[in-house]
Amino acid sequence: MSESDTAPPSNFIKHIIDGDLKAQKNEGRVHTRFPPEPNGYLHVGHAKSICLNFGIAEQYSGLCNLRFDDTNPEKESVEYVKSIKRDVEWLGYEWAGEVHYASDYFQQFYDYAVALITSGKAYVCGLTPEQAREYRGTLTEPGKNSPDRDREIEENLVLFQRMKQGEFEDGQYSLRAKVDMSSPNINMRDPVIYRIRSVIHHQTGDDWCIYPMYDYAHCISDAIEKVTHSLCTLEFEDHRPLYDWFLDTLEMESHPQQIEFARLNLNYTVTSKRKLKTIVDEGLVLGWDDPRMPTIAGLRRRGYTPASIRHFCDAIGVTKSDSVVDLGMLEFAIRDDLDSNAPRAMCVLAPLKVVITNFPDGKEEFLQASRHPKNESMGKRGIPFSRELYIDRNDFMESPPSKYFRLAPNKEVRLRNAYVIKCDEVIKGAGGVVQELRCSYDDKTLGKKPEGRKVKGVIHWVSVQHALPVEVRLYDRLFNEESPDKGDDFHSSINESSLVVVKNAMAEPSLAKSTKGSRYQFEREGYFCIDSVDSMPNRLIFNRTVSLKDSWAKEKKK
RNA sequence: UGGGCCGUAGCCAAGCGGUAAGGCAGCGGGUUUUGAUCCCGUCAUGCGAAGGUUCGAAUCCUUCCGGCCCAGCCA
Repeated sequence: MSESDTAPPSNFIKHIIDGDLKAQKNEGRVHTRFPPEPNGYLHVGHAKSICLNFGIAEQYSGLCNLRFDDTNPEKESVEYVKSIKRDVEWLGYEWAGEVHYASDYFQQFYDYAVALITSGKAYVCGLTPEQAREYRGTLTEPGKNSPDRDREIEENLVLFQRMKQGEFEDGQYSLRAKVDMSSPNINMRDPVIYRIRSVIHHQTGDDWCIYPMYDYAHCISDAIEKVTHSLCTLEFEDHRPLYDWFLDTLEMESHPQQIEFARLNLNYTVTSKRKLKTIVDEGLVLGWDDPRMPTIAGLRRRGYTPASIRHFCDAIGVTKSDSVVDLGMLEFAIRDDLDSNAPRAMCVLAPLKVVITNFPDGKEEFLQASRHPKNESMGKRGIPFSRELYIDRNDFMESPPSKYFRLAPNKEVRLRNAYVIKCDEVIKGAGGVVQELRCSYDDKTLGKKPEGRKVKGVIHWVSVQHALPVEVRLYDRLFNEESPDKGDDFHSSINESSLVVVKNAMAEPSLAKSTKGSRYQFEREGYFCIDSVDSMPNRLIFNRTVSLKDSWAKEKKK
């Protein structure tokens, strides 16, 4: 497992941390946290955040907590908690100590809220949500004070306790921080910090019927956990003054520094939990782990490796500019990994029968081929050769263009790991469809160049009688448009051929031993992995992770 | 039109007053029993624009232009 990892690149957050360390802030500690809300599956965007937070902890010999930001029980569930833990582990990271939950601190949040009320910095407000919106003002106009803003401290205390005891309806009252209704920053206009919700929480059951809001709970959780750098995405930039206000007002010992970075956008991809959920709910894909999904679970099932995702995250960098990364970058990361680590094999996706007329019927030869062209330590595999073979229909053309160097009438081609053959005859069936090719082989070309001529083309093949029928699922991008995320309706940009199932592909027999987790390069086709869900030992199913780069396809387009 | 951010090549991204790193993609070439990989070369007289300061500006100042985010009792 010696990955030739070069040092991960620096970024503006590391510059800040370097400065903090130099100034001896936080006793030289670096402590981050990854704080997902368990309300959906993690996706590539989260991978960026995970790699950033855990990566920084690693690089500075610090710690990174996994903390579930579970303050909104209505949308959360343990199913998500489980999947998130698994995904973080799969990516190769280890969180500090036990898993944390914001809900672990519900009592402390409550006590701090009482302290806020006692110091006159919070009040119970009886405005309905609609009224509260009106009182909030607009982007250009200041808000108005709530009629309850100057309620007596004692009364606030009693009301807040009654809220906790479940004496009121959902939404009847809220607890609000007393900040500034005329602030140009809307987040500072007396934000709600507690709401009444008589619902069961996946961690705390029916212990509570009031739940804290993100802005209030998040900063306190960070402070309780002695986090030093609280990294979040750009949309929270406007919330930073509030983050600081709570910690300052509560005179918390620890005051983590919030730093915002740009979330990941990928073209041809949707990365919004809501839209991903729609895709799953509408059956556009087969589930959260469908290999076309940009979820960690989807990428895993598609055949992406944890290392490739980590390298991708290193490659895209961390900045504050709102950018769109090319999907090609992700594909490069997995090709790069698998090129050096995936053993090679041959698999014919669209079989076309070839009869080697000068090869004796019933004879078999067992040829040897390297599992990897540059890594002999991966060993060799045996490949049977016989009179009847399959090649791919795409590797034969009756009237080829000039630069086509595969098989054509009276032309020669190299069978990968085997002999050079020449196409002598084309046999067609009804409708003029090519049904079979009659070829002759040159028995002096095994491991040798043919004499007196050059054969440029090399194609893959498999022996008919030895072939292993397998199912191959060819996955492609889910969307045809670069920005399916723009606008509300992504349906029109769905790629109808994002999955093409090949029921009877013919694989070389050595593949029969493949097990879950096996990854291969099917030579001249792409990288494939055994499907972790549907593949059976007697009925292997391969998922195409990514195709090989194909400069012939480009040439054809010209 | 209030507030907060962001503009460096097709995309991502270094750069922090001394004369534009790197990666992806592209293009050209070499090696090759994978049209893959690998290797070599090429790709911003230019840093959103215009002014200014300076011997010297992507870096400092001014103005303008463009983009993103914020009016949930979501996170």
